[in-house]
Amino acid sequence: MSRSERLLDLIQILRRYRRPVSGRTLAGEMGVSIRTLYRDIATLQGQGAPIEGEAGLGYVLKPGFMLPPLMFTDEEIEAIVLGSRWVARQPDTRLSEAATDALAKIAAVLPEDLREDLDATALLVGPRSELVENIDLGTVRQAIRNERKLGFLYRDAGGAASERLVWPFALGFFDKVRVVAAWCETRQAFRHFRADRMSDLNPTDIRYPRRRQVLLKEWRVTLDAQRRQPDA
Amino acid sequence: MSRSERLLDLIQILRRYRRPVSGRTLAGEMGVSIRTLYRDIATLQGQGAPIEGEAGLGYVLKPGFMLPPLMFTDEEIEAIVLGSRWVARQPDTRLSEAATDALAKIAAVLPEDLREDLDATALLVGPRSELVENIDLGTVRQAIRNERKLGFLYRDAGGAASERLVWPFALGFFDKVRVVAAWCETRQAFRHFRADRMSDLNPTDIRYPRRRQVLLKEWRVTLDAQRRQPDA
DNA sequence: AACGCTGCTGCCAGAATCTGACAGTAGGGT
DNA sequence: ACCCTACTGTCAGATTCTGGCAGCAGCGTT
Repeated sequence: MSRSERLLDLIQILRRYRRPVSGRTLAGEMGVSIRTLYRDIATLQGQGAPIEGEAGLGYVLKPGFMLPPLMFTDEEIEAIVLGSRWVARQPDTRLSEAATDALAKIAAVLPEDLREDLDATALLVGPRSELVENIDLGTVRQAIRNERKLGFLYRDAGGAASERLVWPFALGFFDKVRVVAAWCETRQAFRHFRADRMSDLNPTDIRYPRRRQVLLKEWRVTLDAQRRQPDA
Repeated sequence: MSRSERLLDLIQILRRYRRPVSGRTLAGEMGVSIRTLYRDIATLQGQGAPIEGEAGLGYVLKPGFMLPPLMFTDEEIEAIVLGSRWVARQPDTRLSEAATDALAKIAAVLPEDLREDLDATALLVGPRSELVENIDLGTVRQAIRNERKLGFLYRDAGGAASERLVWPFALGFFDKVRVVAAWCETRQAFRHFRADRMSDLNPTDIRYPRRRQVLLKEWRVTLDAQRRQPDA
């Protein structure tokens, strides 16, 4: 196994552990001496990997991921850049900042001529959506990622407010609105919630009892069924 | 200089040449023996770089670009994936295919757990726009990239058709429509053209006499001016 | 047909790098 | 006080990389 492959493996192993891991453990898992492990860690940190080591504890990889060298065609790069710009325009602050950061990272490694092309590029996205949401969509995405129940107040189309506890599993981006798809505990059914009508977000630590992928699949089936019998 | 850095350099050097280059030249430019160069080329090809070598001619890098190893946070990856999905939904066939390809490449290198997350992910984009365009936006983007004049028929809001020859420099993606921004030779002014009203595209080989970046800058100034004096 | 240029592969010895082991310093937790 | 840990320096042996050489095959020109 070449050195560069091993470095990638090291990242993957670190990803698996959430708690700090000792260098000794890591070295054992990769079949390599501790000394070499220290050198590998140093190399990765030199390449910008957010690995933190503390004496008496071990190593932790801050949540993230390393993309190995990858070839893209000009059009693929353009597609990624255009898409990231679109995301950067979305009202979801955390996500749009992430998109901006990602663009900056990509631009930093592009050869000069290509970077110029992108700076002054040719692919523009429309203006930022005007609709204001008074909740932090980042919180919602976190609940989705961690499969946690989420409470909030919902104001429906008629204006009536109700309190909800749901299992959120997806976030939809439409032209004007963002929609949270979830299983609603109160109603015992799949429901969609427009983000601009939600308020008083109350994230919990309670894990909901189903896997997100499963919910997503069932929800799609439900959607299909509704499409076939529109007024059931 | 480490080997991996040298490989990256090699790509950049190859990018510069448009015509085939002999391995000897490349080896000289990098200060390395021919034998090593052959090995480097083989390594790059093994990593998926589209380098083609032909006996009696030399090496050519098909247009494209190699992204070196890069760290992204979870949110940055999500942003890129979401953005690419949005692009994949656009009616611009070539670009949306490129987005799909890029997603596939990224998914291929993601660790299993993260890939699952993305497959069943959580971030969805709205339905594909319904508006049909009867021109190939890929042709337009190519004209923009290469700074070539472009001819076409335009049907304005009133329905009147006219023939245009323009210097296209930007492509805008709005909620429903795509718009080509260009300097119009006939009108001697910056004009915007809705893609759905364009037809009979006639790409030329004639390079237009200004740099794209310059046109873009001037156009922005013009827009600002119009904003201040709305009915000038 | 012959020649030169080129890509490409196998081989091998020397150079460069990587690796493992040991020793030692410093910080954190119990 | 003790143990566990991160981290650094050093050095010899293992591993990999590199350059030179020889040889085969495809392409274009003469």
